[in-house]
Amino acid sequence: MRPLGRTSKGRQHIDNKERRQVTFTKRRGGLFKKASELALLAGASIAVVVFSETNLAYAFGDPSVDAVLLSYGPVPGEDAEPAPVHSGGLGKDVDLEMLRQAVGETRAEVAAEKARMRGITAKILQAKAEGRFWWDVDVGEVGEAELPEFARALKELRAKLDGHANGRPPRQQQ
Amino acid sequence: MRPLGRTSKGRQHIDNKERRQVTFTKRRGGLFKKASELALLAGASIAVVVFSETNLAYAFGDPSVDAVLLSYGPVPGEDAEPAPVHSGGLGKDVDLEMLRQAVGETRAEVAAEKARMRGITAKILQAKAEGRFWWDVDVGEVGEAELPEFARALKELRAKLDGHANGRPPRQQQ
DNA sequence: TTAACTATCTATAATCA
DNA sequence: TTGATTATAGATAGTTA
Repeated sequence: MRPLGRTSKGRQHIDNKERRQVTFTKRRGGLFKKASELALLAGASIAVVVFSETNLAYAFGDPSVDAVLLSYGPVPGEDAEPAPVHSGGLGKDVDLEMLRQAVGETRAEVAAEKARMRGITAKILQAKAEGRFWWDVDVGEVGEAELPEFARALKELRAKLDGHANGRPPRQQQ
Repeated sequence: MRPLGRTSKGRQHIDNKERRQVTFTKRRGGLFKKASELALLAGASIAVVVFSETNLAYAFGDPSVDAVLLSYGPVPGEDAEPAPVHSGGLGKDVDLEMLRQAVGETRAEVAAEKARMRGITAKILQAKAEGRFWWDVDVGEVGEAELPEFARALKELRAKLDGHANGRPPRQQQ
């Protein structure tokens, strides 16, 4: 695979067209296989939709793409009916209302957060330069000063939800 | 690890509830990572929607779930018919018109919700603070796996890097 | 093109802390 | 519980046919 023992710079966009196409085909198959295994092993429903660079669409679904996406449906918390969950699902209305409210309460702080995002973007650029994925940027790197205050509020929100949750045991949502 | 040297019978549904949950969490992360890599390496657009057994929804999208599901048409600037879908695995061929209609019906609701989604950046950082990946943020919690400002900045960043790397114009995102 | 091959790299199931 | 660890199974990039 890598005959030369050169240190990897991390996976990046493949700039060779043919190799990119081959990689796309291989990894698309691998992704679909992973999806099918997840459905089989854990009883999950999955929809995967992939567009190649040339905008050819490929899809995988278990039990079907349509079934999953229709369940995914509209945004929770809107006026519209909550997305119907699969059979036996407990109502999510109360939770979603709480969430919607909490998000609304923090809206005023968003502007400040966006300014902070510029600094974070720089950190991500650094991660990219080092061959890491941008999500590998950890919080410590970002810095406490850049952590929004309402992240704390959301933490409290999570705590609320854990104690609420439709009679479900806490922590079910991890 | 397989302490017993038994030959695998092929992967099957996990009977034990706890281990099934653990497997779900692990493999969901793995699946999303694979999807991320496919997008990065091959320039693909990807939407993944997963429902756990308990019907909790998780989603991954690059550039975003919405962007992929709502924009399965051609790249902006190029006029063409909706892309044909080649189905993989268990999924049957996707009825694109049906899918378009179903998604389109929720488009207005999604747009309205996006205004609230500004705060999702905070949730992402919160997830990081808790040692989770941003995609571990439950869809029900965030309202939608939409990544507004943050993702947009990142995509622009990636486009810049891609353009610098191989000299081609960056692909239009979302 | 598409299909093997296979040396590496990656994901992860079981286990332990 | 979660989090690590780690041995093994699985995925795949470069290559050859």
